Amino acid sequence: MATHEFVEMFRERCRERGLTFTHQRQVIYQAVMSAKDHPTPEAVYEKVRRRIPSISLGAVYKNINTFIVAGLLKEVSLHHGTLRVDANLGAHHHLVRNVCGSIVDLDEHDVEPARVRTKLPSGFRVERQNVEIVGICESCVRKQSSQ
Amino acid sequence: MATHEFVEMFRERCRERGLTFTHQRQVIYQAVMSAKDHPTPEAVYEKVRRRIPSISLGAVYKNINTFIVAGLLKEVSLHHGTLRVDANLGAHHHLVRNVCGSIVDLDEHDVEPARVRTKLPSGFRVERQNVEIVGICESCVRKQSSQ
DNA sequence: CTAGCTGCAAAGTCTTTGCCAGGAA
DNA sequence: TTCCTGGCAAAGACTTTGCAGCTAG
Repeated sequence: MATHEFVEMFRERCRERGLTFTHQRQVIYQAVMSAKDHPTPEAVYEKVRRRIPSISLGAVYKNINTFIVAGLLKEVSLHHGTLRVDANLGAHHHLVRNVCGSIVDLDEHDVEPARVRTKLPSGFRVERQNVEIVGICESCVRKQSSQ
Repeated sequence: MATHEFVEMFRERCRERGLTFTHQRQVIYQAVMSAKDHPTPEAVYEKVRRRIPSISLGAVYKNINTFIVAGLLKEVSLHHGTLRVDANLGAHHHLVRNVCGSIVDLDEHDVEPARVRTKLPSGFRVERQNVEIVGICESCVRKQSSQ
């Protein structure tokens, strides 16, 4: 995509969601979009700094959060804020409640594993797979609808 | 399991791994084992404090880390330390490299989703599923074997 | 007795917040 | 002009570290 096209597309997405278009936002968004991996805010900051040396890390955080709230970006992990400890050493999967944050186990035998139909990067050795079934529990549904 | 049995089992696990058995460790381990969800260090601390009021949060952190290194406990998320941003809004899955931490996308169509064969908690509404294929990449294998 | 652990407090990350000057609409 | 944003610095949350006294083996 040409730079001009990208800028216009971003301008349109900002308009749709009522966000002010700024140069900083455009560069931050492009930095995330062009990353193959899923960068940390620090990595985004380093990338943006090459084009806007005066950018602050705080602005990167603020805008990443703004974009997440606006639905322009997502977080990879639902529970990155704090360590979660697991005493279940066997293979198992997780049922994650995306509102209250509670995580409970699903036994390995209750989940038929996902199958990958594509070729993985050469030399990649699969050790295991984690499946997260993400949703909302009954009591959170009630709380939301009673608001 | 009776308390006495549990203590002996834990004492044995400590012996196997060369860890000193202490009352604090035993209570911390039991607090995690008995939790249905996957508690945060803070939650473990609160639980342990009911039995050992003098326990410090630092001791809880130190021991959780000791247990993880010893293989007695695991972390739920491989990337909880910092936010990871995802610009791919469509359904997709992740290939996670557990040594270097890099995360790349797997297209939704390249993964046949997992299927849950058990009954989920009543009223739980599934929104999506995340599949993480976890392993080690070629360059990390080389680095490890050259050490 | 010795090594290793505990509690305490200080320090270190990662992230958010408050403020004011400056830019977008 | 009016509102919102950006940069800066301080504060806040989560976690680790250093140390002196105490406990397990």
